[in-house]
Amino acid sequence: MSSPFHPDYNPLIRKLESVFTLTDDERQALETLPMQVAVLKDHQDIVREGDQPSRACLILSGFACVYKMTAHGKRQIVSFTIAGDIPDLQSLHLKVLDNSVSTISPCRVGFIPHEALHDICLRYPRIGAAFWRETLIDAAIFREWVMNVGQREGVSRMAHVLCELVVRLRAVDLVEDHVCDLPITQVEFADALGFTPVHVNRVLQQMRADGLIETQGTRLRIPDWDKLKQVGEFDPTYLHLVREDVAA
Amino acid sequence: MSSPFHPDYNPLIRKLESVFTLTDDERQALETLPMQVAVLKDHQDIVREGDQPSRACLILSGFACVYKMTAHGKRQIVSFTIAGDIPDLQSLHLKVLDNSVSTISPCRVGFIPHEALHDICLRYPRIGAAFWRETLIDAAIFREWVMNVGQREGVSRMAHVLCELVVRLRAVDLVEDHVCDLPITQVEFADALGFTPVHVNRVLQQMRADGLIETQGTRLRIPDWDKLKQVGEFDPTYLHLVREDVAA
DNA sequence: CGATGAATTGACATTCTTCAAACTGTGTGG
DNA sequence: CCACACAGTTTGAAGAATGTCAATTCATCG
Repeated sequence: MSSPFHPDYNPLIRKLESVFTLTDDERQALETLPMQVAVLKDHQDIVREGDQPSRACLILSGFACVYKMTAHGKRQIVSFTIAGDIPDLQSLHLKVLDNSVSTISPCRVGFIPHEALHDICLRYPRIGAAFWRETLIDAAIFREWVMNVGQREGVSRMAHVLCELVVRLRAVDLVEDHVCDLPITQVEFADALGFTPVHVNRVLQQMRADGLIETQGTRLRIPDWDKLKQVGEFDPTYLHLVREDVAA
Repeated sequence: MSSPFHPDYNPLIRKLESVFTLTDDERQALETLPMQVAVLKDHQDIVREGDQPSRACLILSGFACVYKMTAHGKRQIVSFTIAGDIPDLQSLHLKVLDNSVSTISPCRVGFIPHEALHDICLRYPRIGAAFWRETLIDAAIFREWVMNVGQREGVSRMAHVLCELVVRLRAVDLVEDHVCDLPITQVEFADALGFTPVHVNRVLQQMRADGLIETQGTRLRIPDWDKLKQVGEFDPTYLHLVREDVAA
């Protein structure tokens, strides 16, 4: 039950374990959390703004994103979510969703009833605190994105999200040798950065020319991590990682 | 203890009471929370990025803001905070602060030890849930700001933050007759919107010309609330207000 | 092989920034 | 009561970043 390659492997448990050591009871409670697993295609909404869900969705594998729509139909992606994230955990305490969640790549998703989550939070306060903590880190990411979109331009803005993605992927062992699979389209980056797809394209070309990134298909390689970090002014503090090595 | 004009009036208790009815015990626990009150001048940091505070700050009166600094020294305000807000409540579960909090106007601030907050959360789970909920609303505000800064331009972007401010001020009875005191400088709006102060100035002139706002000194009047809401594409759902009338 | 989604290009328009200066209001000290 | 200082606001002109539109190319896949 602990290998990332085991089909029942639960990235949520692994994430919590990286924060503190679970007792047998706590681990048991997490492993027996009722969870309905679904496999979704890419570009499918998981939940929508306005929904009043009775369960939360845990991303088991694949890429998803949290987004909002402008009244004029423009989309803003406010964060990317990967394995181990629960992008709508907020719904536990806020009745109506103020954002949508959608897959980017095909995803395996686990739906966990609110009731079960409330229950485990009351019974195991450390787990409750850990969930709260997760939502606080989400908030920290949003704050960082406000700064990124508000203050950085072009190459720097793009470099910053790439840094964030790489560090978070590294934390779940999805980066090998400065290479990772990033099935995110230029249009999606545009929606995340507040740019036009055309502009994203040009920024990426610039970054390739500067030796900041190399791409082939959905594969991304970072030839010089320190340089990318510097260009993106990336300081991983806001991710509140416990294993600091993944951000080095 | 319940009048906003009583010196011991605690806007936090009032805020929680708007969400659910406190039991006598809960109310008692909140009223006896240890809190060290300080009076701060305007434009003073309350806590700084990198701090590892052992207490949280409750804004009792005045305007403050949460902000982050770019490596190049540019400031991004990621939210304004007013009476009843605890802008660094996150520090309860995240050891090191990834943002600063500073006053905008002179403020009365109450510092509450983390220990006392942890304690009350454990002893009164409904209060714990309410605090969690508050941090989730903060996150919702950050998300909305990402969208605002990323997708809206000029007048629309400014209109949106003004709408948010007015609604939140109305929720704590700081708006009368479509008029409120808004001691926020154009430079500060610039840092909040990702604009230049010069541009903010021009946007405000445009808005005055369009009849969207009227100003004299720090006093703001909204002649046509519906028009402002429409221009700012403002939908208050993300504020998760219980009293919906304040947003109408 | 054609179809589809994604990436790329070019020319041009717009929004926003930059810089540097002038103006306004308000409070303070002489 | 004037003069001055200070903080905030306003102005103008020129430039840079980004957006818009409309094609075109590329890659993958049934």
